[in-house]
Amino acid sequence: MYSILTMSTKKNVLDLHPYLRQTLDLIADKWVVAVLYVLSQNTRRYGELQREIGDISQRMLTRTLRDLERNGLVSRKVYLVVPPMVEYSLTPLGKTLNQVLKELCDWSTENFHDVEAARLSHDNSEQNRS
Amino acid sequence: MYSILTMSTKKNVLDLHPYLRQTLDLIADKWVVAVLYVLSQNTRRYGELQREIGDISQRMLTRTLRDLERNGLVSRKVYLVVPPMVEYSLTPLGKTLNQVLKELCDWSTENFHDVEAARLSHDNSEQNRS
DNA sequence: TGCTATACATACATATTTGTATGTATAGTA
DNA sequence: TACTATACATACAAATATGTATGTATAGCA
Repeated sequence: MYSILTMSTKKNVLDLHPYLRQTLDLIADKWVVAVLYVLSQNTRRYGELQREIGDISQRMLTRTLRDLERNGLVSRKVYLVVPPMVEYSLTPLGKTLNQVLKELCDWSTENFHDVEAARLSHDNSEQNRS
Repeated sequence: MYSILTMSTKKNVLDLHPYLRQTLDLIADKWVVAVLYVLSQNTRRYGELQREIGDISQRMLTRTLRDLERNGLVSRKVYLVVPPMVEYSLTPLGKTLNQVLKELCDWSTENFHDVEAARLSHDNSEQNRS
């Protein structure tokens, strides 16, 4: 990623690592990480996910799961019973992504207090009052 | 992150690692990564950033830089000359975050073709046609 | 017969993010 | 005098993401 030279002719920096942008789009939305997190522990049913995540609307849970499935990160297993039963679990690919998320989580644990401190001092300085 | 037990009483999974959510909010927007990436190479002036990123609007560049500054990831140095000159660079904190982004980038380089393959097979299967 | 449980779909409303167009300031230069 | 370069600010419009409310299907049970 960070070995780069001049770039006079190209249009967009992210052309250089096109997948990073798409990967960020993958994980950046409001619910993906929560779902991946819960599934990292175990297979879950739809209703279990909803209860454990807590404040996710059912529309968003469905959309998030569909996206994750389409992207090969989560697999869906339907049991033909009544009432319906569907189990979700991480794919091997999903598990590798979870590893990376763990690194991000570690960074945030170690460094986020610095971010908060920066915010405080910024918001308290004279120049940045509104 | 991923060592967890039962969670019958809490509301939201992400309460368990509150900073992850906020860190994701930090980096998840459309332009932050591009800016961090360009600055990882060197200090840049406002106009240089704009040219190198390419398709960012000036409003978004300004907002992104202000956010990054507020969060302590980027520092801003103003030279009192006419026409104005302002230099942006990464803070030490910003550099550590860039490390993590690099891991994400590595993941995407290694694995994103799997994601694309999953998408193709998903979109081509009978069940998922619209 | 009517009600329950489960896993959704869908129309519509609202909120948040991003983009576009235009304006501001000032020293130097033609 | 008018025009340039640079780094913004701001009002407004458009696009995208998210939430809410309601509907669907079916076996079993009271």
